[in-house]
Amino acid sequence: MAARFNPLEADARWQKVWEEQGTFHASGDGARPRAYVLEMFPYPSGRIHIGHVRNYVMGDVLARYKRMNGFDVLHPMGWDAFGMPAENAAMEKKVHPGEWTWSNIDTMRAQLKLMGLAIDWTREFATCDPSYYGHEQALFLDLYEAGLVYRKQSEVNWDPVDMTVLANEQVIDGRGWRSGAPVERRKLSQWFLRITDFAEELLDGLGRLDQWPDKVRLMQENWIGKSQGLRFRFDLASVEAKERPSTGSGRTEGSLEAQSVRAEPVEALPSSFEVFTTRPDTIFGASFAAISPDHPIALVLAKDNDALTAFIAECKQGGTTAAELETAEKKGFDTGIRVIHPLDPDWSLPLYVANFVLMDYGTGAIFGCPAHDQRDLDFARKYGLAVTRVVAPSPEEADEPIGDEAYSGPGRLVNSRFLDGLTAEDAIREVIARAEAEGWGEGTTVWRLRDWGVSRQRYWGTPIPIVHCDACGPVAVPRDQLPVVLPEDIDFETPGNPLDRHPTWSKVDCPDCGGAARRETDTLDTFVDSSWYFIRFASQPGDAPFGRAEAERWLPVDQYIGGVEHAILHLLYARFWTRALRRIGKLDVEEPFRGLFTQGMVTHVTFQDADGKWLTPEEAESHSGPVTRGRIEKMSKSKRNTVDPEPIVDQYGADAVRWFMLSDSPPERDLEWSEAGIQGSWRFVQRIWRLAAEEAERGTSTWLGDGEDPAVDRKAHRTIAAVGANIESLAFNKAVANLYELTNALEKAPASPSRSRAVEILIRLAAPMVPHLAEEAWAAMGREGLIARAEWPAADPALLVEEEVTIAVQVNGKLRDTLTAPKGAAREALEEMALASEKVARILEGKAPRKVIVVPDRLVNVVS
RNA sequence: GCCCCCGUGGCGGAAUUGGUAGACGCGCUCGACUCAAAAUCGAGUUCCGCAAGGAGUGCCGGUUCGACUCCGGCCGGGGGCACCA
Repeated sequence: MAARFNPLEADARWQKVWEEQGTFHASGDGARPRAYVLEMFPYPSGRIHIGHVRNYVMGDVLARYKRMNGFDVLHPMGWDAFGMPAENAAMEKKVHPGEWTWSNIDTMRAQLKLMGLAIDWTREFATCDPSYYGHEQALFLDLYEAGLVYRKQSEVNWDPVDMTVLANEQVIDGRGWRSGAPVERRKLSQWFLRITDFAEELLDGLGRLDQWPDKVRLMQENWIGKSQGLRFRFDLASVEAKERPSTGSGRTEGSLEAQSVRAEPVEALPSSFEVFTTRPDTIFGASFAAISPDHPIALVLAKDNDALTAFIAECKQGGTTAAELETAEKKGFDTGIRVIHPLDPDWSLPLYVANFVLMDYGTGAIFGCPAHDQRDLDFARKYGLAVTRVVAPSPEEADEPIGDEAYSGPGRLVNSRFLDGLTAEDAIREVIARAEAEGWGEGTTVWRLRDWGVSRQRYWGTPIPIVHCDACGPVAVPRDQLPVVLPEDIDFETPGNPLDRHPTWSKVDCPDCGGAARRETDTLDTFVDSSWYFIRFASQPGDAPFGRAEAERWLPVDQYIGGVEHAILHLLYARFWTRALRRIGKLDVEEPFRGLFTQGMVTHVTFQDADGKWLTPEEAESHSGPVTRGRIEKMSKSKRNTVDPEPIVDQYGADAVRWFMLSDSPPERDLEWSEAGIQGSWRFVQRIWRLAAEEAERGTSTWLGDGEDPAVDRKAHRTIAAVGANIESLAFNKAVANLYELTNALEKAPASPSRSRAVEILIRLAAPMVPHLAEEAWAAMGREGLIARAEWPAADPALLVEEEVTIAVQVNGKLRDTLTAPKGAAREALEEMALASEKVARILEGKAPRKVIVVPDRLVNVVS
C-alpha cells in the first residue's frame, strides 16, 4: 500500500467509477425516503472560481451524508444561462451570446466535475435552451390566462445618448456606463406579475419556514412591508388663478374606491384626492400635503404650468434605484392649491409636488407632519412651513420645541384637541374610527411590495410569448407555436435590443385575426428562469414544464444553499411562482424550499500597481514597480482577485481543496482564501491516509493489540454523534474540528481492536468531505463496494455518556479552582467539595459565604 | 437614505445558547530525525508578570451570583434596496 495518497491518479479513477455505476442518480422509485439537496445554480460567467467550489462542496457533503443515511438523494446541477454578461461579451468580443454561454458551460461543467461532486448529471439543463424556456413561456401564458400577468407603464433608466434602457448596474454615478450621459427615468409599457396578490400569504408563510435563517425571514418581512394606517381624503380648498371644477360630488358615502384618483390619468382637476398615512395620530401636526410628480393632479396642473412641467422633468433626472431616489435632495413645488384639513374645515394646508413621494407606494400622496417625521421636518425647514409638536414623551415637554431632529419616540398626544392625552396607539385608533364614522377616510393596509416587472429590453433572455395586434391588442402565442425561439442572426453593433432591430423576427400574423402583427420584443427577467428551475430538476418531461405527481414527490427542496445576496429577490420570486402555480392548480406545493442556508463569500487580497491598475496576486509578486496591498474583498473579475480552483486541484487534489473550503470559517460567514490553509488540508488528507494504510497493513481480520481501548471507543462514538449533528446543521467547520480531534486521538492511541474500528469509523465520517481519499482507503482496507454507498456509522448511546465531569469553582463569578466529580453528583456534595477547596478558603478568609450557587455537572459559585 | 448581518489571540475560528473564554486549524518558537532540505514526530504559544497574581471577547453603560452570550447607546466592516446574477 502506498505511503502517500496520490490524488492526481486517484481522483479521476474514482470519478469514473461513480459515473459508470451511476452512483449519484436519483432513482425516485420510492424504495427509500427522499432528500432533495440543491445549491443555487451558477451563471456561466466563464470559469469556476473558488466561491462556486465552496457553495457546491457544502451541498455535496450534505448530499453524500444523506445518501449514506439511506436516502434517495436528488442533487442536480444546471445553468442559469440567460443574462447581461453574455450580451456584453457579444459587444466586446464579437461573439454570439449563445456561443459564449455554451462554451462557458462546457468549461465550468468540466471544472465542477474535477471536484468529484455527487451530482446527478443526467438532469442537467441550461435555461437558455429552448427546451427549457419554451416551457417557461407556457407557464407564463398559464399565469397570463389566470389574470396574474398585466401590462402597465413603468419607469426605466434611460440613456439619452445611446437611446437605450440601462440596467441599474449600468448606471455609474448617475451616468450611462458607455455614453457617460446623465441618466433619466423614462416610462415604458411593461409586463408585470401580480406578486402583490400574494403579499399576505407570502408574509404569512414566512412564519412556517422554521428551517430558514431568521435574518432572511426578517428581510423578506420588511421587504413585503405590511403597514396598517389610514387612507383619507383631502378636499381642495382653492385653485389660484384657475377655475375649480364645479362637480365635486358624484361620490357616495363611504365609497372611497369610487373616489380614488390614484392611478387613473384625469383630464380635469378633481375636487379631492387620497393620502395614506401610518401615523394618523399626528394629523393635527400636519403642515402640508404633498403628491408625487407622477400623481394625476400634478400632471393636470402641469398642462398649463411651465414651471411645474420643468420641476417634474427635473424630478425625472437620475436613475430608478431606491438608493438614488432616497438620497436625492428633497425638493418640492408649491402648487398654490390649498387642501382642507379633514378635521377642521377652516384649516387649510399648502399642496406641494415633492420628489420624495413615490407613486408606487400608498396613494402617491401624503400629508406632512414635520415634528414627527425626519423627512417631513427637513422639507418644512427648507420651505418655511410650521412645525407643531403633537406627541410628547411627558406632559412637561408638551411645548418643547422640535430642533433638527423629529421626535419619533413614544408618548402622549398634545396640541391635538380631542386626542390630547391619548397614547399614540389609542390616537391612531380614535382617528381611524372618526374618519370611518364621518366618511372621509378608512383604516387600511398597504404594502411596500410592488408587482414584479418582468419585461427586459434585451436579447439574451426568454422571449415573452405575446403578439401585439393593432386590432386585437396583446394576444397570447398559441401553445402549439411554442417555443418562441430567439433568432440566431443578430447584431450587437448598435446599443439597444437587437430583437427590436431584427428585420423579420418580430413580424408575424395575429393569431386571432390573422392580420399583420408584431411580436413582443422584450424578454423575461432572468429571475423568472430561476423561479421554477428546481421544479424542472425534479421532473422533466418533454411535452410539459414538469410532471405534477413526480414534482410533488420531490418537492419542496429539503435543503437549499446559496449566497445571502439572494435573500430577498430570488427567494421571494421563487416563493411567489410556486404559490402562483398552486393557485392555478398546476402544482400543489406551498413553499419551494423547506430548509435554506445562506453561505458567505470567499474573499481574497487585492493588489494595485502605482497607477492604480489591479494586479493578480501572482503579478503583484513578480511586479517590478511599487505594489499596494489593498483590502481583502469579495472575489471579482474586475479586481483581479479571483482564484481559479483548477491549478490548485491539480497540485493538491480535489479532497484537499474540498476540506479547506469546509474548514475554519463558519459556512455562513465570509472565508478568506489563503494558500497556507490549503497546505494544512493537504497534510490532513495524508494523515488520514497513513492511519488507514497502517490499519490495512495490520490486517483487520486479525486485529492485533492488547485488547479493547474504552477511551478510543468513547472518542470514536462521540465523534460519530458530533459530526452527524454538525453536518445536519451545516456547521461544517465544527465537523472538521471533530474529525481533527479524532485523528489526533487515534494517532496517539496504541494498536487495538478499538483503534482499528475507530479508524474505519473515521474513514466513513470523512467520506462526505474527502470522498476520493475515502474510496481509496475503503478499497485498501478490503471493504466491499463503494463507500459512497456505505452506511453512516451508528453511535452507541452507552458510549456517549460521561462518567466524570470537571466542575468549575468560582468565587464571586471568578474561576478559582476546578474539581472532578462523578456525573450527576448531588448539589450538597458539590457545595461541600467546593467549600473544601484551599483556594476558596484562602479568598473567603474564614468568613462564611453569603450564598452558594450550584449548577449540577457544571459549576459552583461561592458568593462572599 | 432605508432594511439586515458581523466584530473573540499574530490569523481563521470554538464556547452545549446565561455557567471553566480561546476547542480545532494556520502561523510562529524550541527540540528530535537528516550531510542538508522537505516530509514527519514531540513540546510550547491570549496579553502583562520571574512568580504570586492581574487584565481580557470593537467602545461606553446597564441587568445578573455569573455576560462573548441579554438590554441601551456609540464606533468599525459587510450584504441587499426591485433591470447584476
